[in-house]
Amino acid sequence: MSKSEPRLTLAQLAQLAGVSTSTASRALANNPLIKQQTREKVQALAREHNYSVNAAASRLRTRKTHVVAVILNLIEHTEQSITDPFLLKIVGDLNKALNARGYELLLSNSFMATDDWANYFISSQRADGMIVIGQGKSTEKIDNAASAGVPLVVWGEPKTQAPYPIVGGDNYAGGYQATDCLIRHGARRIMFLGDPEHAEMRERYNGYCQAHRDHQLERNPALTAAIDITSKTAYDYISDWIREHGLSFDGIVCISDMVALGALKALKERYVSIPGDVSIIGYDDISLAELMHPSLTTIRQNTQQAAEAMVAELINQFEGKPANPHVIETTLITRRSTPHDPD
Amino acid sequence: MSKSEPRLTLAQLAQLAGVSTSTASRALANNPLIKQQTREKVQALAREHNYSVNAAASRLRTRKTHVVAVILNLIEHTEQSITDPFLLKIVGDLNKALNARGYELLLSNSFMATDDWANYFISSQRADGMIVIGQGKSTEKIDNAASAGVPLVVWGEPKTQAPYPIVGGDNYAGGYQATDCLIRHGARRIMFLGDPEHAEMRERYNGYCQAHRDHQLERNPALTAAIDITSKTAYDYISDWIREHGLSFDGIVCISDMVALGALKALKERYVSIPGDVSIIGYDDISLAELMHPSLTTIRQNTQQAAEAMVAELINQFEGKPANPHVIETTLITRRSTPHDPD
DNA sequence: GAAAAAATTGCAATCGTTTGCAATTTGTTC
DNA sequence: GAACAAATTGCAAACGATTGCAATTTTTTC
Repeated sequence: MSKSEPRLTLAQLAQLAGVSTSTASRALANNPLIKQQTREKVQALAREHNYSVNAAASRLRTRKTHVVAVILNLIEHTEQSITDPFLLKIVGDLNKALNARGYELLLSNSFMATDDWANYFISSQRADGMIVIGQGKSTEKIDNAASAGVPLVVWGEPKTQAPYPIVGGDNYAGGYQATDCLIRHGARRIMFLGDPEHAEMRERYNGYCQAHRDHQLERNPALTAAIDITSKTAYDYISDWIREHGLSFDGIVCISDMVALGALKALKERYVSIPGDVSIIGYDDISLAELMHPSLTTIRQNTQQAAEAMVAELINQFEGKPANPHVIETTLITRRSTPHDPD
Repeated sequence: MSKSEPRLTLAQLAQLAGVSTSTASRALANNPLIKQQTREKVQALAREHNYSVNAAASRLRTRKTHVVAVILNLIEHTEQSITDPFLLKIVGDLNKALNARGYELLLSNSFMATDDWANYFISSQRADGMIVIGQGKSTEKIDNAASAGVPLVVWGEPKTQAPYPIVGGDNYAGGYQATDCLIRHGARRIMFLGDPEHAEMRERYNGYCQAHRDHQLERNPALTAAIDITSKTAYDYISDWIREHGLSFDGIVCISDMVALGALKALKERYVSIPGDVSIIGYDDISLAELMHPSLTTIRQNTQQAAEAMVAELINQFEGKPANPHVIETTLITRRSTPHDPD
């Protein structure tokens, strides 16, 4: 591999092979129109001179980029959440799922110069479609992109009515499972820590309410805390709460593991016994959930399955097939932050 | 914004403005060759019809993509580490730094189909350059790419001799600071948890050794543990160690916060008091370090500064300027997993 | 007001592929 | 071996921007 190979073009490769560029092009694509023998010859030559197709030219001609823009749709002032391991886990899984289907991942977040995603990514042929992680508090930008006809999949609350497919966990079930688990183990005053304005959280909240009804347990609205979904806010909220109202709850359903960790820290600092005095349950099952002390009971969402579903739905759109919402399975992972089942 | 705008080309936009394509092109680029008035007219028209330059065509013509490939150079069988929040934090910061300089981020990891990065990313004009996160255990792929003349920056151990600039923390100092901190607070039998085969870790290890010498403290080689850098391995290692040798150490210097968390869990499960019996210190200062109980003393590396440096060095290369290694500042963050300073 | 200089604009080639269609070669059938 | 079908290959026109150079217009100078 010499320092500066003179970067072969298709035309030169074709010349080397003694064929026309059209034949060379088709040979490389393994097009059956071309004789097997010719294909092999061209491909061998390509390998030998390590030729590779110029993506820019190819994209210009074919009007396909084989790139998908993945957008972390973070909530404005909560820049913190970019460090949420759950989101980043999804990005990792998307990367894998996309590569497996021959696509590349262009990473962005919602703090970009332009808000006109359709134009920036699609009209300009930077990408063939978009995957948006998170619905944010407003779906305006997503809606705009969708109505401009952009192939689009969103990670969010799958029950939302929208002109694009939404892939997400069964948030209602998740919220229900979490709350039910706490109630069954004796909790009676259960705090809900999250922001019901946010679509996914709202569903979890609905599940939380339903579980109360099913157990004929009265719900104290004061225990619903609409907070930003970061550890820090959770920590502050719980600290303040205890200072003002004492330990007037015996369970917490958290909107994410990160929130749970913040709450956990506040409790431990006050020597509240977990799960003795307060049980706590998270959401997402990030890798740290298991490492906490006590390890965190949580609701797992299968991100790999989610990533594959999103990619599949997006490719469906590329191919003009109908695309549908997907509900990802959600499982309760019982660990030590909730009481053990009696045997 | 109608459903399917007919996607304007530059030629059409030029026609609307009553100028030639060349003028239109230059006007959009705000080229001073063009009369101010004309520029404004074309730009206004472009906004109005939300025209945007076709990136594929532009890249083909200019031979610049304004894309940087960021490669997570994960260590083979340790796929786990893709969930390391530190790496992902860097990716987030790189995204911001790149955008700020007008570049986009194409995300990849080292588990791709091809190992020929130069060809895949650069010759094919998918990206202008690469940023590789992590030196891995072998730098073969990086070296190959570099010797093919690819503009390249690596996050790793900046003292490494290499034909490309390496940006990284001062690992020697970090390892030293961490160890020194433990020794000053009374630790005498300090375990090193990490893999000295890995360049960055080796430097930290050297710092660890030097701190011992400076304090005239004999170092027990048995306390050097070459383990995979995941929480799980750390957890298992510490558990096994205690089972076999008892609590024959009173401090642990960890190669990463994730490793520290694994170790911490193993200790807490055995009711070892921290920092009473064993002090422990991590590396990276991931956001969870603060949330642990006890909160984790650690060595912070300024990832934002790192990201900006990497991008700057890469762009230097684009412009033919010389590129240099960078050492990122490293600070000891004292929290509760190490004893307090006596007042 | 003519000549020279400066400021604007346009012509046309080019970047490197892909692909519809026509042209050529090869194989089959009677 | 002519007539036709099938299998291969090549021609040439896109795709949509950018840019060196020449052409035009405007301004300045004497």
